[in-house]
Amino acid sequence: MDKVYAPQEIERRIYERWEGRGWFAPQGSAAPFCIMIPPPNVTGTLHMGHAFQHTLMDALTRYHRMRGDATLWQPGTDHAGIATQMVVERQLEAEGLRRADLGRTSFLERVWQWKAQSGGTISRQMRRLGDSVDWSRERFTMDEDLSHAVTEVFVRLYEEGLIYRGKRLVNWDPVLLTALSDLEVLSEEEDGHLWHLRYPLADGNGHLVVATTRPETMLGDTAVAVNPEDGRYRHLIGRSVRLPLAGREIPIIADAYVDAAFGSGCVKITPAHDFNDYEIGQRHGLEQINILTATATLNENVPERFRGLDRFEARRRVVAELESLGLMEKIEPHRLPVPRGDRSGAVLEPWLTDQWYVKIAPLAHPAIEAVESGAIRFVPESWAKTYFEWMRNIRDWCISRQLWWGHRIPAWYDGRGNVYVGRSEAEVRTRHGLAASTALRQDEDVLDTWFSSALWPFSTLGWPERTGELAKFYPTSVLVTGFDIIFFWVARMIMMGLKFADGVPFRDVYITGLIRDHDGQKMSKSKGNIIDPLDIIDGIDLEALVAKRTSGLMQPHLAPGIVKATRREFPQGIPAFGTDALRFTFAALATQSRDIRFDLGRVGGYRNFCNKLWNAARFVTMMVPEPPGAEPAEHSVADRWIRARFARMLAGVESALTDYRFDFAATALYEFTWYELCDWYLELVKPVLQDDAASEALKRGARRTLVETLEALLRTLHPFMPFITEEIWQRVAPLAGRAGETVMLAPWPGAAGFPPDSQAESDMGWIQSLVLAVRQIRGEMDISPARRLPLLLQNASPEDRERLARHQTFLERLAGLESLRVLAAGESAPQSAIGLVGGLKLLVPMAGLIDAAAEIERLAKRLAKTRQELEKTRTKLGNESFVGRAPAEVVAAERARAAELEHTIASLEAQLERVRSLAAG
RNA sequence: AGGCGCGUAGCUCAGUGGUAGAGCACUUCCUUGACAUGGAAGUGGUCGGUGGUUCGAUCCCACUCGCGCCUACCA
Repeated sequence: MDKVYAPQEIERRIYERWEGRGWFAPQGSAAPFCIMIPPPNVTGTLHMGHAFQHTLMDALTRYHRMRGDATLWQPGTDHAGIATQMVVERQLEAEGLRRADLGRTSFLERVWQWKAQSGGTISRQMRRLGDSVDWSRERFTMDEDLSHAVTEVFVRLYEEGLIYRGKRLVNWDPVLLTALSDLEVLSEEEDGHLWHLRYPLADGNGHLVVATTRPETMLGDTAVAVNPEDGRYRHLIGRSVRLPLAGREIPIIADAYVDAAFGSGCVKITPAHDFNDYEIGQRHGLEQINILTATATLNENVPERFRGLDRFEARRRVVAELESLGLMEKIEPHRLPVPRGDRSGAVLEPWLTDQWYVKIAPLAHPAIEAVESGAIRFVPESWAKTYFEWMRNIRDWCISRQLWWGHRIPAWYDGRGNVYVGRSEAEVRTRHGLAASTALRQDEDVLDTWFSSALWPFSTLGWPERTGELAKFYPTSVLVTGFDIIFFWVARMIMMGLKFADGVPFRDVYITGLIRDHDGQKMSKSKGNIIDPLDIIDGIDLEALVAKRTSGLMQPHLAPGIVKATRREFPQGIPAFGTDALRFTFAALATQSRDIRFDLGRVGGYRNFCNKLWNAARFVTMMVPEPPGAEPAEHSVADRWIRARFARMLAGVESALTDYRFDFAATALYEFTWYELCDWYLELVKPVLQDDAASEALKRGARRTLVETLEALLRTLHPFMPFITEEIWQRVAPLAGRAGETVMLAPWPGAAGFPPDSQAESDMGWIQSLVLAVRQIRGEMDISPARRLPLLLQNASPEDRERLARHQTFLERLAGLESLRVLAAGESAPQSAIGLVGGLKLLVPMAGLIDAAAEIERLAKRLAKTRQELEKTRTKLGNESFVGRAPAEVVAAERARAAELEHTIASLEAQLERVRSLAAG
């Protein structure tokens, strides 16, 4: 084996073998375990958040596969209606074409072409991450069978009256020319103005003042509202004002919605262009006057001179005219939330159009109950609150989009305005007895992408067919995703699953934190702080990284800042860390926190961990070049100890995984591997294997323990670090007598061979204490590790003597001793540095080694520390309430502690005195 | 406005009603036959603040300060 672990060489080769052998597909008839991948957007690439979630999903998948479950991790992508259409339209634009020039059919061909060409990016990334998904079952939301499921669900919901078509206000994107759902609206505060307009009373007796942030909409006003309790205006209710510019007479109405304390207390009502006004309009039977076209220019319902103007130009003209008429009371600066489309960034308009909606309340109720009853469990559970909060205030879902790319709405219209919904035009004709001569036209619109995503857990398994996969894997075991799509996706899957697949789509919802950059900022293209997970795996130089971050920016003016920040944060670019180091980092970072700052330093630490493991294996294969053989073996205390420690670690990893505490699992593995196996056990086998006097049986015991423990450790690490464990396992498994072609299909380790052994653990604890005490003296006295030390033991108990007899070799080797001897009772000790292990005193003679002054300083420091601790303990024991009320065992422990501290202090004091007197003499 | 979360070592974060932990960084020593992507020893924290419950609070409760996120119709 090479001296340094080199991930680049092995990862691709290993993955190709796994995939080529078909090992990712579910096997056997055992208990099913299934995870549905949250389908990434087919236009996109995997970002750090994906890599994070994929690591956790893969760890769970590999863990369950090794436990023998029939394990399916289902991959796929969604068609991302708007995003994909935008990408292809931009491509056309470069050719000087628009989508209308091609027509619907050719345009869709172009989209499929584009998908064939660039849709592979994500799957390439997934392969590099080691994702053990069943590629043979990869799905795309626009696949024929998934589309079939979409149609089926639409038709059934329609037939039940849970889908309806209606003309109402929607969030309209005047750039993309489509409706959006509430969730696709991003509202942020921006600077604007509050214009106070004077509306003259129709009878000529003065005016009212209304305040508005969007003065151009006044052309569509159909009322002015006041609060019914507002004494200032009560006498005006029922009268009317003359709407300036438009010249219409509109009523003054009373509605409790109006806040008398805000502005003038009068509100202009524009039912066709404001969601609140729409509702007020409904309540009062007001006319709805739509003044905008689809592109947000003014239409024929406004006075001639305003027609055709863009909305913002219209605003300037309206304001100017009102000012010149003396109808502008005042203009104030004002911050207000401005709704923008999440894709286009355009300011959205509430606009009256015909759209399709899902009536959501009847679906929401059972979905709420599923979480309340525990049929679905959120982890961490506090996310259930967020879910409830949204579900209880949910509104009908606008599912139609004015796009070409997506699932076309299965509705047909005849010439008389009748609408027919069905699985196909043929079905519609048959069911409604429509003659072939009756012309039918299919609805032009497509469905929201999330509509098909909501069906993902069962559409990918073949629904509506009652397939074997559906029966076996539904409901799935766990959904792993980020909190940002609880509403978009999680809630909708629950609703649809309960409605159509006879039950919840998953048992657990594990909500991961959000990966942020080193400064806690959300990673985004526009901020220029994204990192491609593959660049951590393969490394990237600074210039390439800068180029990557600044190319294709929506706002090119941000580039200089991005360049600067990137050069500051990654002056050397990013080194190659390999997949396993990145994955282990993600696991270690997977705490219950909802924000996770990504720290490259951590990846470096775990890259080192990979190297540590690699070198441990290198050592093992050097020590055990061939199988140790089945002849009788004897196990040393170290052998028994490491086996017992392995069992504890294994149990810790298992319970951590049950609780989705990947951070605990990672810590348990890390600490066992580094601090127990490498720091202690590998050192402990050296004196055995390198000692000619040691028995063959003892050596065989050590060799077996080495290979068996390492082999089992590799299996335990495999879900987190699949590549390095496979590479090493191929060499080590035969030595440990374990057959099998791959670690990924090897059984998860069990207790056999790793029995608990508290005797070995306490003996090892004693050995470690002695070694540490000597090392402490060595370290604090700056004695070279190369220098062998003589060690004398004083005040040894019978147990100490007994242990010493059994473990002397270990002590000599690990503490770097030249000699080790127990002082006889009454035998005087030479001038020494002292270490204490319980009552046992460790003496390192100072002659020629240790400066008395240094030892005095060391002892004094230790004494001060111990006295401080004793002081605290005494205070506690001096408190009558503590002694009287605390549990007896707590008090007893405190007393024992005090006694031990006192003893330590006495020893230290005596020693200090001795060294001092000698130094003086 | 409502909801949720966070504040622990220089940095990034675990954690527990009973002696505060890790990684990185830092200091000193060491190239000893697995590993310098290493080994050994060490420095470093009034656990945001105040009050309460308790024998005992970093942990539970109340208030408070600071920060963040999500929902929402104040024109």
